[in-house]
Amino acid sequence: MQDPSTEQKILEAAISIFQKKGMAGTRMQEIADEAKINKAMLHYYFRSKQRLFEAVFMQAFQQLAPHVNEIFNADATVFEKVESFVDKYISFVLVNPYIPSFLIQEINNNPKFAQTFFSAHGVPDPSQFEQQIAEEIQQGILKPIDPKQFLLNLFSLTAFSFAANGLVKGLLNIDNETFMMMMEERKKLIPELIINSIKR
Amino acid sequence: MQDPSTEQKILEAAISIFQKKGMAGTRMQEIADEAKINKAMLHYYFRSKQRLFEAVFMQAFQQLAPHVNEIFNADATVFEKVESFVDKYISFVLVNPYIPSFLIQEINNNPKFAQTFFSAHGVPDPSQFEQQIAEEIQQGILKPIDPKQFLLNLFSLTAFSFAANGLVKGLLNIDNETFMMMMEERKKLIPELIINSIKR
DNA sequence: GTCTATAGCCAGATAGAC
DNA sequence: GTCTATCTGGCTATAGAC
Repeated sequence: MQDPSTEQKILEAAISIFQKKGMAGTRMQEIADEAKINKAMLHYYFRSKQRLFEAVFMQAFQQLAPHVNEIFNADATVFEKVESFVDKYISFVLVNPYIPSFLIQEINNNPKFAQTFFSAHGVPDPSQFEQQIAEEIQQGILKPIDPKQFLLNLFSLTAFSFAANGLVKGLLNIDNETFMMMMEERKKLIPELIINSIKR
Repeated sequence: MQDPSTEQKILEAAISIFQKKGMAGTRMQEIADEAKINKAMLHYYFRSKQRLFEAVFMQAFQQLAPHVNEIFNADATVFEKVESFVDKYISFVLVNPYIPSFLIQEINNNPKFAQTFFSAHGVPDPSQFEQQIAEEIQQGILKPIDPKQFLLNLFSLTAFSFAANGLVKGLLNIDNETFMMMMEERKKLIPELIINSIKR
């Protein structure tokens, strides 16, 4: 394995710091220290804090969005998609634990930036999946439910534990090991709960 | 109604700004402008940004925690507590929409502060409720489930929509009015979903 | 490409007049 | 209690030597 380029080292350090502390809480010096690189280099490669942040945001977004779309638009039943989504999402965020809270926080804190970003790069779009849910209800496969409420249940059950990681651990009084074990269990529990609620 | 005291005006402005932008994203000047008060007054009454932040954090926390404890430790069945919690929580955050994301964000970004704060003021403690769930399972009223997973489902379904407000609206492609209507519906949907999953 | 030094700005905090 | 003026430090960003 070759030594990573300076640009790579910077980006990786920036990902690590920005994802933990957010745009407003991050100092350029801290990224430089993490990358073991002179602070001036950050500006040489990325021009400004804003641009470096955007590279980080993009990277986080690109790792999630395409997979979500892929699952939702696959040729599979609603049940299969639920199982696939929960399994893939939890597996991914267990090794990238800061991405959900990072994305959620920055979208909340900077709606204007998010708006612009999503206009340019597209949001994960579950509308086709919503359509499919409506159809399976029509066909009598599923009990009637608002497809948007259905999706919201799915996202909530899957993502909240990571979005509110600190609070969850505090409330349930569990350490990180227990947390990770519970998340592994949830790969089964969540699809069971969801499917059980709409199965005819 | 009497004119609010200067201290009150500052605190209210601080709540408004801190809850939207977080500790790191907030400027003292912005709070002063919002309160229509000189910036020096903030320091006169609250000494430092950190202390003002702590007053805001405390205020948000105090509005939620005691009610949660009250519900969980009441003399009622598990089903009743679920219904009561969902209804009260959603009603409250619909008029205080920034509190969940604010608390979650600050706990994530500043675990050390959160640790200290909770050591001093206590976390909402659902352990007695967990106990009760275990007992009702024992008695054959409920299907077997890990009480912590049960609570996590309840919190996830109830809080995620508010914690990830911006993302949820973007993903589901809904405006604020639709969002609020969906939340009203969820007061019924969530207890149904939860109770249905554990009812014998 | 990489470094040092520093410009330029802005934020939190305080002194001191009223 | 309230204001103006200002200190002090820290931050982003850049100039310029190597």
